[in-house]
Amino acid sequence: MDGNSRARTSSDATDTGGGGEVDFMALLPRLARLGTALNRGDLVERAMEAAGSGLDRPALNVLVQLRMAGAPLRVGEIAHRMQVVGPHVTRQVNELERRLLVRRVVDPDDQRARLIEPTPEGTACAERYLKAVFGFFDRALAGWSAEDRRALGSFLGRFTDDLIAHLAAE
Amino acid sequence: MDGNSRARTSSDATDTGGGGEVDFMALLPRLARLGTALNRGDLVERAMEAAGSGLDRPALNVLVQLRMAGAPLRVGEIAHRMQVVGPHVTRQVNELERRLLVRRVVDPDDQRARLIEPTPEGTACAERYLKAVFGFFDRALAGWSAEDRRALGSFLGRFTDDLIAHLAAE
DNA sequence: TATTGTTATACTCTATAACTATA
DNA sequence: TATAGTTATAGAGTATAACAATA
Repeated sequence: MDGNSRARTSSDATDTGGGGEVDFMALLPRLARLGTALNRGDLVERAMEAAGSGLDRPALNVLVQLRMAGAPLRVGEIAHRMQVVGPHVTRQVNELERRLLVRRVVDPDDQRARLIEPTPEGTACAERYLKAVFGFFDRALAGWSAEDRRALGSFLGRFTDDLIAHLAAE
Repeated sequence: MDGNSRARTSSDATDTGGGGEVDFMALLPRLARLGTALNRGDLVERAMEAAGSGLDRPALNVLVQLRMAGAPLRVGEIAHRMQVVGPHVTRQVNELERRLLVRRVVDPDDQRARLIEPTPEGTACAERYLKAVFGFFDRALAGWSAEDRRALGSFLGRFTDDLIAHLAAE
């Protein structure tokens, strides 16, 4: 507690209509909080320290995308996965290349494109970051039974997939 | 489909260790995507159009916080709920006050503090926004059974609460 | 003529520092 | 002297526009 006047965790106000079986009104602020933690919050901050490279968030994110892909990626593909535009990625790659954390290789299939390939240190850096994030999730769910963890993974996966599919469709 | 070379939904690369019963490696990008959709993505963009006030995101967010609280809030309390610092909120409130969407009222309990109180149009604006967001969630989960919806709400609430508690604790 | 990537520039969101007024 | 809020300034993150090279 921080001494501030904050108590009401779920919906303080009357309903706005909408949700029936799921109390979105109560869920929305928590999802927002989660999103913030994952994008610019405490969690990411500490994981970046664990990565220990002095990189800023977007540059580190590029390394993480490459590590999760497990293979060199094009600039456009990285941009797509990060949900940003191309020029943004180009600048991060410039910085990463300067620090010898990635290399640019001309795509043999298409001379216009470049494949971004992490160096061993680039990969190691992403792994330190991911280890810190996963470690956090593991500790946060320490009190959960194995079955509940499985169910969470299943529901959460289905939920995000449906949401993402619907975003693309609507 | 957008014709791009994107197929692998779950982890492309070998495991980094960590998670046992939950595949965090597969979940992380989806949570990131969800967080982006909720913070600066397509979903929020369309909901802002629905609100139809010409406000930018942070200003609209202030109105949403007030609507969800269902009562006037102090500047500091709004900042806390939005996970931002005070001066940021002050500027949004300046803009909202100029547009007659909120009023500043001196807190009777403490002459230093101001209570931010939405006008009827300010409240209506937040409600149009929330209705659009909730409507989207409802449609995205149209294929879910009532029981699965309940389970989702339960797991998701518990998950975010544990994560947030752990963030505060660690 | 369409596509991949780069460079240069501008905009949005949020933080820090310095200050005012009340407690 | 501590706290609530404001003003002014600075920084991080991302987008748009104009361009080059290849397809």
